[in-house]
Amino acid sequence: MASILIADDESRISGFIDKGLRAAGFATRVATTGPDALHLALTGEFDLLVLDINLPGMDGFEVLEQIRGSGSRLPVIMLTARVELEDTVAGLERGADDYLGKPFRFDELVARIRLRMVRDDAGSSSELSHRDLRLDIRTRRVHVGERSVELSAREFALAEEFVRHPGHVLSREQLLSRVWGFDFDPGSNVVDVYVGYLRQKLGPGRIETVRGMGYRLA
Amino acid sequence: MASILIADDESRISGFIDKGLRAAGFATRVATTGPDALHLALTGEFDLLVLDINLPGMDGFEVLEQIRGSGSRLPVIMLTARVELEDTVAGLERGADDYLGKPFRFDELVARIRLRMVRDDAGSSSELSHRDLRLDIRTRRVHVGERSVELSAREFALAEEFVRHPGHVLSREQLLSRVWGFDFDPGSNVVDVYVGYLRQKLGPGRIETVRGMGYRLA
DNA sequence: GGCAGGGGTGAGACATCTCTTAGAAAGGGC
DNA sequence: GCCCTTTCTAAGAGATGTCTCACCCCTGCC
Repeated sequence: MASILIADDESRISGFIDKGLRAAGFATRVATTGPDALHLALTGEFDLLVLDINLPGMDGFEVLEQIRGSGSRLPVIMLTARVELEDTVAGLERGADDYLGKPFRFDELVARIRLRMVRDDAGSSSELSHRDLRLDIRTRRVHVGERSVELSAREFALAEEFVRHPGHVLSREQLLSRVWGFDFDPGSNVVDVYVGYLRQKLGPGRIETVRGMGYRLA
Repeated sequence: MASILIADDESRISGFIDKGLRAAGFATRVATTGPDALHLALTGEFDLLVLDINLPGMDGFEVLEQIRGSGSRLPVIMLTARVELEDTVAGLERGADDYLGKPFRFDELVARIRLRMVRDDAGSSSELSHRDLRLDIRTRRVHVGERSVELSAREFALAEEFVRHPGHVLSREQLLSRVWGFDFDPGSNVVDVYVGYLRQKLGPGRIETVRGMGYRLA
């Protein structure tokens, strides 16, 4: 599982991000001062840093600069107030990988995090696979053996969730919160429906039902 | 080891590039004025020049012109503000091999440097291509198979973005920020419209829509 | 056999996304 | 100044994706 470090002073924001990212299946940790953020970033424990500019002790720019100065290529997404576009430019010039203006939409942040992680794993490839099932995160192409399959956005996200946890039993609630979002109606049977769609498109025998528990990638 | 000359006046930027490139395994040297840059470029010690337009004493265009005038084929990557597409064109016409709009992502710069160095072993060309689609960065000429196609500046920039990431799904937001600039109205549908223009000019079946995600070069 | 609790699936309402088109605004060339 | 090109916005039609609902099936138990 991917670990994300959140550096933000305002607990209102960091708390919100923290909760959301956990719900989206990431491991998280919050730093509330510049020096803390820097120190944690350099431990090498994290896969990505979400960095606000306003931090006590040392501002985001400085943190970023020191991180890059130490030779680390840790992916960094900066948060900047929409007004301060120049800040953004400055941040990017100093080696941030992306930025997001506040206020931002949460799914936007998640999308960018995913994008960034794919990017950076991906000296190798952006492909997830299990048996003869292959998903390419970057191109959004899906193959079953030699056969190429078209999946909608939702179907792809669900398939991805399965392939990322091969063999694990994933409950409806888990899938619902990770693929559909944490605030989705818990009484819905969308998961069942979409598992059905996937079985149709990927072929039978791939996604097993575990009665009373959930589903599992065979 | 490859030696890279960085010509930039703002120490904030040149320092950043310098540090980053060293970390990426290049030998570097920084010039802060136009005449310095020209002089160093002509020593023959360097394998590539990263050249900003704003330089005291002599601007980037002039430096480039003099380098080419002296017969040197030193690969040059220009840094230009992305907004000013004309700068870009001007730079390329005067013999730059590639350009990068500011602000830029650092890994993008490294990628282009690598590309350029490989290219130049193989007889220099400033051509990007994918299948039977060819873009010449320097002359801004576009060919589809044998057919020559006229693209406007914006269309070219968009096409370029696709060809630089063949097969990848590029979201509207990515395209908007990379081709149109950071502060562009996120609610706009320009990307859609321009993809339409490109499809018209390049022929159908080349740019695929990935519903809910973005577009992809087939 | 009958029942209860899951689970599967087709139909259709609804929302969203995408494409096209027309035209206004801005800028360059003559 | 006038014309042409480029760029961008806006609006509407059409396509596709998403989700709910209702109903059927299966399994295990009595």
